[in-house]
Amino acid sequence: MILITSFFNDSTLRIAPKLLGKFLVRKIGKRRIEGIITEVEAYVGPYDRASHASRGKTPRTEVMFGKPGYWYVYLVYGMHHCLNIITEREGYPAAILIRSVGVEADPRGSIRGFTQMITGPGRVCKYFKIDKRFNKMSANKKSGLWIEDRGIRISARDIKRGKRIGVDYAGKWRNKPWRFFFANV
DNA sequence: GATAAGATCATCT
DNA sequence: GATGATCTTATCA
Repeated sequence: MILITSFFNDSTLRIAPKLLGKFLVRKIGKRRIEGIITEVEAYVGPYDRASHASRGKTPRTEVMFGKPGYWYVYLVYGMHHCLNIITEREGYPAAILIRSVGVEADPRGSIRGFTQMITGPGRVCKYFKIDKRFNKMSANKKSGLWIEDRGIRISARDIKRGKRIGVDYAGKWRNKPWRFFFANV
């Protein structure tokens, strides 16, 4: 079942842990690239200094202020693309960064058993062949990049929280426990 | 564990 | 002109 706009039109911090165990799917012609989402980070609202949106609406960040269920893709450090899904109502800037994905195995209803982990947002984009072409596109079959729920049940025990990575400049926002990930997968 | 440097460029000031 | 939602490698503790 493909996750649609209504799934993303909700509190970012409520959605973020729910994305764990969902599948990121990329279709290129007849080929599919897919993997189970194992780590995400939430960037929430106009005041979160770790979020690009805290500097106000600019040509780059306007997609964060737009409709939920769209992709926000940008280049950091001159070499890595990062993939985010826009959340919350139009006008409120928020997104979830997809940091890690498990691939190369059929989980058969489990979050374990993957033979390869793609760790880090830069590597996720490289593996899924994602670049700025997807920026401002919607997450559905038409764009060729979407998120699916395959009915894997996630136990609250499997979900860990921690501070976000690489945002030490963000003042009091730096320690917000808005990173969600699976432990021991 | 913590901290740092280098690669390399779109974005913002 | 400065900087970063990264990644790798290195050094210190």
